[in-house]
Amino acid sequence: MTRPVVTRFAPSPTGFLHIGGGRTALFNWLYARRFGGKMLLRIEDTDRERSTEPAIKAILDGLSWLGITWDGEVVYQFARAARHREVAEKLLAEGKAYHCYATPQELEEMREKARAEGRPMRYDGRWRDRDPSEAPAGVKPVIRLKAPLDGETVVNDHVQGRVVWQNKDLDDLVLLRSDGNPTYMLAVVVDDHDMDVTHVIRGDDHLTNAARQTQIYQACGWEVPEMAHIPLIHGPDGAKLSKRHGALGVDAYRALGYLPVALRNYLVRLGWSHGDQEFFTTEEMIAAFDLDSIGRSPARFDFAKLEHLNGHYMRSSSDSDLVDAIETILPEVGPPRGGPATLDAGMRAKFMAAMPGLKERAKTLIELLDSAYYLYASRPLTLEPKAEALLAEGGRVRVADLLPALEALAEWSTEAVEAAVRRFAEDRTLKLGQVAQPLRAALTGRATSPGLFDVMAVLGRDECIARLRDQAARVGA
RNA sequence: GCUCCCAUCGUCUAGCGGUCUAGGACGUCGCCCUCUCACGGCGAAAACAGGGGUUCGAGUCCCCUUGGGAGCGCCA
Repeated sequence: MTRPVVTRFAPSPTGFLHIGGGRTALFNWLYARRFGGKMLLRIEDTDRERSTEPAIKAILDGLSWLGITWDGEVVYQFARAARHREVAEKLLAEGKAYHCYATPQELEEMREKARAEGRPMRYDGRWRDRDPSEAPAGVKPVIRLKAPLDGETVVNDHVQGRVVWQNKDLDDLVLLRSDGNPTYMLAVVVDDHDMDVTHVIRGDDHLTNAARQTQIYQACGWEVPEMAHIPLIHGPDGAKLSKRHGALGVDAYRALGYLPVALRNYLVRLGWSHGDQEFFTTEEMIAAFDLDSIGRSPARFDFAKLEHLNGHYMRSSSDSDLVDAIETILPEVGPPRGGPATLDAGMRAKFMAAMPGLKERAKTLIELLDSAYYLYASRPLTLEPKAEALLAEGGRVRVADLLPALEALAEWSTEAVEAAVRRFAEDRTLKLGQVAQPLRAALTGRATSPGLFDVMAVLGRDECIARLRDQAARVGA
């Protein structure tokens, strides 16, 4: 009776996978998983002009990076053009569609006139009931759906509720172009039907299409799938997402240092909620996801919240997973920031050792990489202004003063180093911070860093002493 | 212009007629912790767009206004 759930993600390969598409894919994926169904992937490449191979690759890579998988082979819509044509011809034969010979110029005039008269811009049906014998010679016709003239078309949407259109407001859409290729409207309906799609979950920019597609389903005598039109994601300023704020490809989020698990969690809460729960494991998301809890109003993209989630997931990631994640983006993000493009065994070991302190204070992998500067920096260190200030204000003198005690240390461990520094501070009746800050500046080139003694232990005795001597040597200079 | 959708703190949202002097999260601002920065803990400021109804009772239902958004192709 009830068919197994089949959802689909159907991007057109005219660009990268943007954040809204990523969320749509996520929702489809979650819904299918929730009900033990399948999520299919269909590339809507019927626009031969704008569809590109790199875009297809970007979409597939984007989904994979996000951790979204699809079932079965990828369906390429253009390859199914013959079947779409067949359906259009069938509709034509059944009298549910007709040839229209109106030229582009005529259609343009129609729109102009309608606009001028304040009427809705729609095809006037001039070829709807004309006899085929009136067809002008040499003009290739399109096939239009003979849509109902009166009554109403209803879409019972899981998100938007019951949405009604008066059929008089809907015109006879083109099913088959004059060149014999199907339009998107026809192709979607035929493919969703043939692929046994039970639930269409997509952006609400398709809501009006849903009405027209419903008419095609009805003309074909097919069951209309369940629909869920989810609100679009807006930029931080409330306007439509543009390249300047959120409409980046998901690959951009990877380069920005976000973790897929964090992006997924952020995205799932954009438009969907489950009581007050903010954090979801993948399993929890799947178990809790449902269409009826999706909100109807558009959401704005907020990087601050994404960062918070990302920080949360970084802190709870294992050190090795984090180092792996850094290594994968390093070739792309390392060199431009003065960092390495790869980690050799020694450097990897240092990252591993420093990771507990590093991941605790970074919100993105980029921040983490930046705060790990002291690990891969070569002497003499470049001091950021705040670090320079710490050393200039008596800091170098203090470093020089402390140096002998450190050089005399028999054992170089977090504990031993800390004890030595604390003893030094006590002897001079200084607060620990008065000693620690100049030390930090000399050792890391920064005014902030992970715990100082951990830093010293990871860096090792020789490197620490050398960096401190670099600064001590500049006393009075 | 026409059709359709939407409207709770700055942002994401909870709320499905009475338990709302409206809850959580991010962000913001204090305080605590503290070698810095984060984390963490405690606390604060911060919202039902406006106006009409319906009802004993409305953030919750209806209408209007205003404000957002989407669509209106032989693009998808």
